[in-house]
Formats: sequence, C-alpha cells, structure tokens
Amino acid sequence: MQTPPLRRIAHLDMDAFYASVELLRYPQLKGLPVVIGGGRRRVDDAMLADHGDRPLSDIPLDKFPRLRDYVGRGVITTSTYAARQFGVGSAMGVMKAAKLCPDAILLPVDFDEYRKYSRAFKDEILKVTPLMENRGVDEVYIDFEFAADGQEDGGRVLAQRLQQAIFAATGLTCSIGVAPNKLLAKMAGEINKPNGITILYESDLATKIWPLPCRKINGIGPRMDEKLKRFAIETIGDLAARDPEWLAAQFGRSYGAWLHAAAHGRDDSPVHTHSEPVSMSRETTFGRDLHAVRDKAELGAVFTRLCEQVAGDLARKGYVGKTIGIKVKYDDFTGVTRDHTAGFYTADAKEIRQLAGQCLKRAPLEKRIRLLGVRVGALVKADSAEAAPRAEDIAEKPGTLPLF
DNA sequence: TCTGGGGTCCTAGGACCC
DNA sequence: TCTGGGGTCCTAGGACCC
Repeated sequence: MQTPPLRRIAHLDMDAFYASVELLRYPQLKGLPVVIGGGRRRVDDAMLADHGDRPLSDIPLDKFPRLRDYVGRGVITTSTYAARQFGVGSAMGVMKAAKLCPDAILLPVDFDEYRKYSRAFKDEILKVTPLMENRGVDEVYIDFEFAADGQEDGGRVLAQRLQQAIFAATGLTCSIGVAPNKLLAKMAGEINKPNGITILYESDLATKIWPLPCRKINGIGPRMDEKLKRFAIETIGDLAARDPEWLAAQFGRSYGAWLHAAAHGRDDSPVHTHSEPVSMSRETTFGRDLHAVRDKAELGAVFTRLCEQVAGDLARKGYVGKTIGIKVKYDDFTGVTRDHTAGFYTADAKEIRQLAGQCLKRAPLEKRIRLLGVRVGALVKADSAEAAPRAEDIAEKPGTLPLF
C-alpha cells in the first residue's frame, strides 16, 4: 500500500510570457516568429504614426519592425515558439538573432504591461491559496498541501483548475510541475511545455530526472556545468552516482552536500510567501563606450539620472538604504564594484549622488566604460525605527555641518 | 553575432570588539 | 608579552536566476 505524498509543491511558469502578452495586443502576429528585446527602443514611430485611432490588431504586418533592421547592443528577453525554431533564444544578442531569423518581428519590452498581466495571473492563484512564492514576473511556487483538491491525482486536478482559471482571466497559458518539493517541481514543469502539466513522484527520480543534464538543476549555471563536465559528469544521474565525500572534497563541504542532495531530488526549502527587498539598483549600457575624461559631461549626466531613478524607486516603494554603491563595466567586459556604508539611511537623490560619486572615484577609470550602475542596499522600510536618523550620524551627511 | 537590466545569495579577508 | 578564539560588520567579487 502506497503512502500518500505529504508535500505537494507546484511550480507554475507562464509560457513565453512577454511574447504571449504582446500577442494579445497584436493577434495578427500569432504563429509568426516574434522576439521581445533590443533595449530602450520604442515601437517604431512609423508603425503607429499613420494609424490613428484604429485598434492595434489592425496594424498591417509590414508596419512591424524586423530583426534585420536592428542596430544596437540589446539582447533578446523572450521569443515566441515560432522564433525558437530558428535557434533564437533569450539572453542572445539581437544582432546574432538577426542572422538566424532576419524576418522575425522585433518588439520592445513593455514592463508595465507585463506587470499588469503578472498581477492578474497571480490573483487567480491567490483565490485558491495564499501559499504562493513569487519568483519574478512570470513564475511562482505554490504549496498545494492545504489547498482544496491539492492532493487529488498527485495535484493534477488543482493544476488543471489553475490553468483554466488563468486562461479565462488573461488569455495566457502556463506550464505546471507538481512534485514533493520546489527543486523537483521546477524541473517537472520543464518536461511538458507549453500549456503542460507534469506530476512527479519521488519514485520517478531515476527515470525522469536522472537522464536530464545537470544544467536543469536550479542553481547549477554555466560555470558549474563546465566544471562538472570536466569530471565527466553530464547528467543529474552522473552527479547522483558520485560519492558525497568526493563532491565535498572537490567543491567544498557545503556546496558538495547541496549538489549531492539536489541530484537525489532532496530539497526542504519552504515556500516563502513574503520577502523584503535587499537592494535596488539602476544601470545602463551606453550606445557607445564612454571615456571618463573625454566624455565627462555625458557620463556625469547619466550618473545623476541613475541616482535620481534609484531615489525614485526607493521613494515609490517606501524604502531607505545606507549602503550606496556603483558598478562599472569596461569596454573589455571586465568590471568592478565599489560601495560605502553610510552612518545614516537615505532615499535622497542628492545624497545618493554624493556618496556614489565618492565610490566612483575609487574605481579605475582609464579604460573606456560600457556600463554604469548605481545601487542602494541595506534597505529598511522608510517608516521603520531603524530608518530614523541618529544624532551622532548626522555629521556624516553630505552638506551637513557637524553639530558642534 | 559580441554579450541588457534587475535582483539574490555566497565566499573570503580584514577590521574591530569581547 | 604572547597567544587564542568567536562574532559581526564591511567590502569586493562571482555565480546564478528571471
């Protein structure tokens, strides 16, 4: 007699989220290769200019910008499944994607629109259970344990209901994996996409998980994958077969133990329903690499704008921070960070600009600069007790004279 | 084909305090 | 005078994720 599974955790991932939201606006693009990305460009003026008040769905195909017309340093964030057929994938440079599929339609990223749909699909889930963990705009984990029907058919009944509710509310499809824990749920969800459901039990480990490449484990990235391959560890099964002591010796006690547990499908991390931001940042890649001396004015203006944007983000969300930092990426793609922890909390653009300016002075500025970023960390709620200024710290405030 | 922007967490050394 | 630990904070870098 089989014991019923105690934990049932779902991972829900919206299918090609940004691209799918765009297809709701431009249904005439359905079935075509469409990619989202390319940086700060707005939709070509020509596309909308002579279109007046007619609905977006009337815009003829020849008005849409194509990948081949793009010049710049942007990357692809999402593509439709039709575009993926050509080998176009996320994080790929747009110029490279243009070679693979020059006729693909290129749309700019519209985060405000995606956030709207993000809230909409998450609201549908929250109607079923409050035990939802946000993993960015298009992904969540859901604890099925206390949800109605959460255990029926291993979670399939509830997964189907969620898919239907989300489609009815948004017109968007998603893929769901249900498993004994978050680690396996995430991998399960990848098995059947788009619009799929995969139910995974502990007993499926050897047949369904071990044949997968190590990269499929959430937490094993390209670097680690390369290292593992050097030891002829290609699949999760290869990893699971290694002696835990050997893994510890090779990769450190803590990380080695994690690798061993992950390969055996073990993960007891809880579904976190609340989280507080740790840092907020803004960064920008220039259209051309800038030199600290020759392009001082331009650099300074961008720097100030980044500080104002971070300050605006902090204010809007009600946070203050005391660790101010900068990030510089050079034309050779190397980079440095510098930060400073002040004796006070701030969300003020001028104070951030002042402290970030001190940090920037500590960074090497001989090479040309590709990217500049400003970060505020060690955040607390603006109205919390910690955020209140202390008399002995005032002296450090820029532009403030010591009290005595 | 040169490679965005916004995050999190971990590690490791040094300072500093007890 | 020399020799210790432990704990915490700070800084810089790196890996990873969406």
